[in-house]
Amino acid sequence: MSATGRRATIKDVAARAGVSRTTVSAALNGKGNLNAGTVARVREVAAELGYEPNALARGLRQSRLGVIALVIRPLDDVDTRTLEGVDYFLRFAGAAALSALEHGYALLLVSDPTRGDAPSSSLAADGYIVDTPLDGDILVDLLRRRGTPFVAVGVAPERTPPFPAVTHDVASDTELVLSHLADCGARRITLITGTDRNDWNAVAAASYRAWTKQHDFPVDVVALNEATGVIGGHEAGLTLLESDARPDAVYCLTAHHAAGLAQAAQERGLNVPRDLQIVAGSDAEVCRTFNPTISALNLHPEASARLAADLLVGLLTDHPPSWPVAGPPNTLEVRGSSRVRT
Amino acid sequence: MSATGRRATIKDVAARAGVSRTTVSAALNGKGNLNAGTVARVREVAAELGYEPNALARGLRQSRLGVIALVIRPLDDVDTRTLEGVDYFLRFAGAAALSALEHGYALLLVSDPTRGDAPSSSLAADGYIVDTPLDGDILVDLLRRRGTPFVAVGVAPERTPPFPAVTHDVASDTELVLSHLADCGARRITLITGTDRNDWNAVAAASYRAWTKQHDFPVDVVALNEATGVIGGHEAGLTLLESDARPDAVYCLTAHHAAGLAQAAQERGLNVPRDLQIVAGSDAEVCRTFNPTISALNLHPEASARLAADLLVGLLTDHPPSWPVAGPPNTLEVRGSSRVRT
DNA sequence: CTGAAAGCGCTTACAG
DNA sequence: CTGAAAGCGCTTACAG
Repeated sequence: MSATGRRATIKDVAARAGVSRTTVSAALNGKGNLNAGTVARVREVAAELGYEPNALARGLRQSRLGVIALVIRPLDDVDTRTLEGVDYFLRFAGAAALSALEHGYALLLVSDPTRGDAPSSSLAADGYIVDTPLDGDILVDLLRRRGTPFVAVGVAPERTPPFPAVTHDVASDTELVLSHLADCGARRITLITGTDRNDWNAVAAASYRAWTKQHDFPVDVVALNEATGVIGGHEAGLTLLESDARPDAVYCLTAHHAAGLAQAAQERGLNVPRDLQIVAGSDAEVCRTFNPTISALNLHPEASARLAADLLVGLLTDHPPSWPVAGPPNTLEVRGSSRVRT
Repeated sequence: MSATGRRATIKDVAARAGVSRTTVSAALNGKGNLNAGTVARVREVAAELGYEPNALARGLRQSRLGVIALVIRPLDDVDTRTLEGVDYFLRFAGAAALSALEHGYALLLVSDPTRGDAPSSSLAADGYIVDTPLDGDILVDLLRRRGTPFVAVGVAPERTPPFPAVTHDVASDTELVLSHLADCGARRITLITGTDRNDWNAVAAASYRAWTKQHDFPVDVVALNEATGVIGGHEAGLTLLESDARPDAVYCLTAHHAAGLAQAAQERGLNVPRDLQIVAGSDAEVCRTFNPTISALNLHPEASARLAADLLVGLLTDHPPSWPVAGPPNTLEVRGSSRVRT
């Protein structure tokens, strides 16, 4: 309640209470064996002055700020920049935030610290969550070099990396989707992956090849930059549907590509799902609102974020838990764009 | 790349480059008139050692961390704790994060710092965004007392407060909804508000009374705790629909209440919208997926968050912009639960 | 053009 | 039971 502009510091409290800064610190943090009367007086004075310990000073001294960070990778996609439909990221972030708060941490949303223009605050956290790291991710390298605790999310279990991670079983996801499409009558399934060099794209492609070989299906893989969004999916779709060996089903890892493809199919006079079945590898608002609605894998971002936050917070304690941690089993939301034959 | 466990500090760089810490600091921050050769050498050594300035030390010294915070008020609602359908909060947070990053800030998601169990990191930010402050909000009091910059969001313009805010014209929103319902044939409109003492609830109720009086409509206001969610809306709906003066339309400020009410109506054999029209005062996933879909006000959380972040960042500069800032004009998403007569 | 010293606001061994 | 001193890693007047 002090009328001065300056914020009260531990020094002010010490002076007013007639004790040393050491005593104030101990009293307020409940450390040591202080005289009960002293403690009470210090607390009273602190309340009077509206004293709040400076989190930065404390953090500097203790090498612990009480903050974990979620790294936001560049969102170059024209579609995603508006955040409309970027379900996965928002849900992941929201759940990570709640989980962090429950553990007594705040969640810092930072840009990739390896970017030249990243503010220094992006390196202020006690630990980091890195979603879907790339092969040879330089951010992962930076964090390891610094000895900063971090948790990667979305790493394939069969490539179990030598760093803490919440894994994502992309191989079984892929089989789940392909089997579903085959059950619905598909015989020529095209896979459209993204171009980022992460396990999601790599393992999905590998699993697709294995599955198609085993089931004697033709192989057709298209890699399409994630950032092209709906427009990219639309263009790629037009090309794909003109080809002689037109597929009767497409598995698009990216939701926006799937929506663009569905649009292209309809423009070409094809009925979805009768002439072309479509499944997206991640869910988004656009999949739920498109006509017809688009089947998609539910990656359960909330569950995955909680596991990541819990693991990271655990790594910051004296008794670090073991890893990797298996992510939630993903489920297929069957919608109008693919239907089981009856 | 140092193999030691310790992170390189400015001292290490100074020693290795054979200059003082002062010089390293100036060289790395491009300050003063240093010899170009010195600067180059210092930068080289810094890169060699993988030196990254400690954000906390810098922040402590400069009283500026490069972080703005978004306060997360307690989410007591059973429904919202799962984050399913809490569109508003997630979209707001996502857009605020992107906007902050564009301005060179990171966004910290913190629990209410006035809560006893809030970690001290919740007070580490340079500025705060407080969404929908309560009347006599103690968090607002705390921030003002500390002299910490903050921006409130969702304050009625007619109550323009003596603090920076992005306002929300609840009065015209209310009229928009009531007129829409009247246009659709409603003659007895009940208003269901929340119980939080914020401008949203207060102004909506006041505007409703004014509008109904002016149009000679009966008045029926129910206040229902926001935290009761869909279940609370369902219970309140059952009671409301049993009454002699059953309404033919309900304006529910909370999306979850609206969904619960719609459910109750259908259980009672009422057709929505024929027997009972419903509009929600905020949009959420549940409004878009319910059968029938539920009309709702789109509060444009992304736009509102951007305005708030921009204003807050502006307040942290030497040339603070003026305020209050008018929030985005809200729009009504007309869906199945209310339809204009043809 | 460069450096020594002070200080941001805390906590933590260590004395007494 | 309490305090003086050192130090976390920076930046910033101020000398030289």
